Amino acid sequence: MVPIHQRILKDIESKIVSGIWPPGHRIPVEHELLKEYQCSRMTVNKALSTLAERGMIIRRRKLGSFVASRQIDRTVMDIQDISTEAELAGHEHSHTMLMRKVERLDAATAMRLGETMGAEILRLHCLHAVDGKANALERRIIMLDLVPSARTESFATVPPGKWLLDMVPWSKARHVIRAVSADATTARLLETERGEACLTLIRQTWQSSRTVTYVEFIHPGDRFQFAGDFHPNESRTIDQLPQGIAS
Amino acid sequence: MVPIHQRILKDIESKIVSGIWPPGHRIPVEHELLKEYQCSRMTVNKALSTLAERGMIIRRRKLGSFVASRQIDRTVMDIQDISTEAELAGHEHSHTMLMRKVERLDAATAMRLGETMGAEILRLHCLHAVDGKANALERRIIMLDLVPSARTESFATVPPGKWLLDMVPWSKARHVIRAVSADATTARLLETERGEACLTLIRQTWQSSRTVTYVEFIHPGDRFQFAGDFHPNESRTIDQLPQGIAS
DNA sequence: GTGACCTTTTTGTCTATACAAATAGATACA
DNA sequence: TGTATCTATTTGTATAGACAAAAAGGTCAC
Repeated sequence: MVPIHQRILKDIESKIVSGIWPPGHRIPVEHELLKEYQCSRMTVNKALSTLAERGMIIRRRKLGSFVASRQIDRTVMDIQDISTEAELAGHEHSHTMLMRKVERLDAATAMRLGETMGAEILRLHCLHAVDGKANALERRIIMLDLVPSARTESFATVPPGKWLLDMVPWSKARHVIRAVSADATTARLLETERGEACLTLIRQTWQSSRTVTYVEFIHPGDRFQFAGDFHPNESRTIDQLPQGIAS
Repeated sequence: MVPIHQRILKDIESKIVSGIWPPGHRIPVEHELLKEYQCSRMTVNKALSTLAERGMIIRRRKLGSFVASRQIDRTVMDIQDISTEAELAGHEHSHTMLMRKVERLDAATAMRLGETMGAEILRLHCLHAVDGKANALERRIIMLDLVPSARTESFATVPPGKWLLDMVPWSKARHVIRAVSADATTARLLETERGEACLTLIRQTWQSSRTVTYVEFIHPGDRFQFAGDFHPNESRTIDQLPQGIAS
């Protein structure tokens, strides 16, 4: 019923998770395992390779396979687009454009983004509300040479984050989370007190070493938090087909 | 030189990353690929399975393989033990125990932790300094029935987080990041102003559905931030053998 | 002792083949 | 028309065997 290689995988995993095999323990070599499980070496190899990819064991030719040190540190945070997140949680989301301006990168900002000064950008300010209550202030820069279609987009119906997700093929991103005190303007927009602790998420998105967009989300600290989990034994699974099936 | 399956993997990956194959695109079936790359189906299959595990494609029997929707959201945050983090960055770390008390779980805390009231716990308060400057206030609860050796540990030399990492076999963890304003006590300990925005990290660690420890780190907002990256095409790799090689 | 070379162990990759499982689409049938 | 059944396609799993590559450890000549 359950494939053999998955059984082997679970078996070994549980020995590691439970502490029977502590970090540094040398696990049986493939030849011993194939005898134990009565299967071919390829099958054992698949199980062990998967464990190695997940970082639970380390394999070395001639030396063998060893239980890796734990690393609680690599936590997966679900940092999503704010509108997507609200929708998923069954909340109502809306946004208001506060500013939309085409300008050129000044020296300081260019330095911060790692881009060249003078490049044409679209600067957006946008207020997000969840269930009618102010939830985030968005300050965004979009590089117009990489996303020229942004020039004519008003972002009135689709929020910038969501819109961009569909425009840029694939990307890498860097996230920074900070705590800052709200200044007067921010406090007014977020309907909170001046000096109130706010959670700021900064996201810079690249496509092959060029910045696509740089954005700051400022959330009132009393209405927002980030959460993430670390599961050593679960690999992420995706089973939803994308909507538009293009040939 | 480079294994074939890795070449196939990189090839397909680059087509996805560059946007040549957009989300929803049906990629050639294994039979076509093995003709293109002049290799066996197993080799093609390995490449495609790896891509599927990484979440870049979705495979369906009879239907074929499709490019998955992007999901910028699953970001890996390096949330480490504070002393480890300081060491790695080449900073000097020290800690001071402020409180160390054995007590029993009250109803409210038990509820919050999902544990039963009255269980024996060790409550720790601890101040962390990096390069001589206050960097975090740690408030921790350790379940004594799961970690009985904590009862006699003073945590004078090794900070609690690091000590626990070596004591508990493997575990899953949940992290929550929030922004809060410093109260008078916190402000005094962290050498900052009352009301100052602080970044709070809450971590709850389990071992097979039992809480091992629950901890809050409160960082001054002006001295701390979390950062994390999303790389679609890199799987995490570990190549460092654990120190103690036990047989 | 030191370096060059060989042997052995263990993992890494690959092939060719086989059958199983899922399932979309076609076909037969009531 | 709707339903049950068959068929073809595609991926999933497994096998047995082969050779390659890394690297520890041994051997031998110098």
